Amino acid sequence: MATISISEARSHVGEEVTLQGWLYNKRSSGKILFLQVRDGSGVLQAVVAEPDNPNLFAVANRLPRETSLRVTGTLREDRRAPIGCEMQLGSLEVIQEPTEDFPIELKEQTPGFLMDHRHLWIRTGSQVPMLRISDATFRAFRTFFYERGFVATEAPILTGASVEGTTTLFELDYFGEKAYLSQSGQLYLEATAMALGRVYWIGPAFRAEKSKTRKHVTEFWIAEAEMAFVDHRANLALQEDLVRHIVESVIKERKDELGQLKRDVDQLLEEVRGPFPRIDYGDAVKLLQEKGHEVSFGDDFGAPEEETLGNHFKKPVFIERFPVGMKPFYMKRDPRDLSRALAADLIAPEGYGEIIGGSQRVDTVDELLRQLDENHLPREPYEWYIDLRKYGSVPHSGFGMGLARVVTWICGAAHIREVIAFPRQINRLYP
RNA sequence: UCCUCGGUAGCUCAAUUGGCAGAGCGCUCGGCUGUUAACCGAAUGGUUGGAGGUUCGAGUCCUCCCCGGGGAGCCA
Repeated sequence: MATISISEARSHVGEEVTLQGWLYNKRSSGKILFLQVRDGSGVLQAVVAEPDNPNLFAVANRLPRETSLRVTGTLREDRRAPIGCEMQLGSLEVIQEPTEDFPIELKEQTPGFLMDHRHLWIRTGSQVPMLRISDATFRAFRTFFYERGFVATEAPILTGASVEGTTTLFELDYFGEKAYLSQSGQLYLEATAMALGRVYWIGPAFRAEKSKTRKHVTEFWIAEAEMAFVDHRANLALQEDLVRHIVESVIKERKDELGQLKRDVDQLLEEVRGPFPRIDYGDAVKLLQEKGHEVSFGDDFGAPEEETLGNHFKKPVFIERFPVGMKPFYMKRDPRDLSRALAADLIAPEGYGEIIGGSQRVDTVDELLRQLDENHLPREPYEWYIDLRKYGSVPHSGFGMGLARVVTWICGAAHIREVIAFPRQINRLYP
């Protein structure tokens, strides 16, 4: 007899199978008992009636939620079941019966309580589909680059210098020296791109910003790519292809999970259909002013501005060519207007905020030294980075994508903390 | 760091002008042969975040502190 996962149940209708999982919930009506069994791949209902098997009924009837168990029975089609089939329970083996009541209820609970029990919360409700969609998103990113001949590479997490001097970093002691947790692998990817041509990686990034919003965590996984011989416009084209690829493949692979989340998949598909608008920073400022926002040229856009832009275009939108003062030292200036950087942010629709930041990089020593000076950054920790411009420098571009932000958007989740298994927030380091 | 709203049963929330601390859910028990966060009935469950103050009397008013939610700035 086959041991299968619940996601495979549909194709085993009519067979006797064994499932291993946990008791998610239990309902009864008189002499019929319904066990909701979950195994991580889905939830399936096992049914037992008392007259058919009084002993089995009695055992099953007193099991508490989250009992780990093995159930064996015959699968049969049933239109009333959410997944189209259910199990006629034949036998049941308890692996462990919980020693205490499971604290997560299948009712509304407050975020604070749920976050305190994050290790248990992830077993319930929409958390499982969201984590599975997160998996699909990570994989779609890697597949996209693998299929295009990019080389997966690495960047260190422990660093001696910051990527952007302005952002707050987590500082730690490194054998008596100051070290920082990486906030981006970009500078190192620029080096590996000069070795390997076109590279990508997914790794953790840390920001010691005291942000407390639905879009922010202090630790998140960043997906970055860096390409030699690629300019600003080609960079944007690749980002657009990437985002479309991710959304389309996640929808294809995780249709059931998106359905469980009641995500409007048609809207999501429509959002990535056709070219993404590319709007000059200056035009974006004008558009926002017309829509009543109090922004002036040189201001960064906040969450309300990003939401307005997303609602206006109903698609991911590139804001490009920012004033150089707003952007970090490594971005190349637009040769046609040296006050602007060859950079773009990609703003997700529906108010999910910035999902990509990218640019063409400075590729000459003089330019790099000047921009380090203008940003009041010391040259010494960047000597190796400056070296990259000394030995056969080429035009190159890259970008970084916040994977959890993309997952939040795809899921239609209310908060980024829901799509990360153990999110690190300003006031949460446990569990 | 700032703004804002909160903290009452295991959970989610009520509590009139300052006047007996309550309900739903969960757990337990009972009922129901198709339940979908089942439903119906019963029982259980309290240091009202902490310290101090005002008052005959404080969950409620005052002061300070702690914790949480939402947002801003900054960013992906």
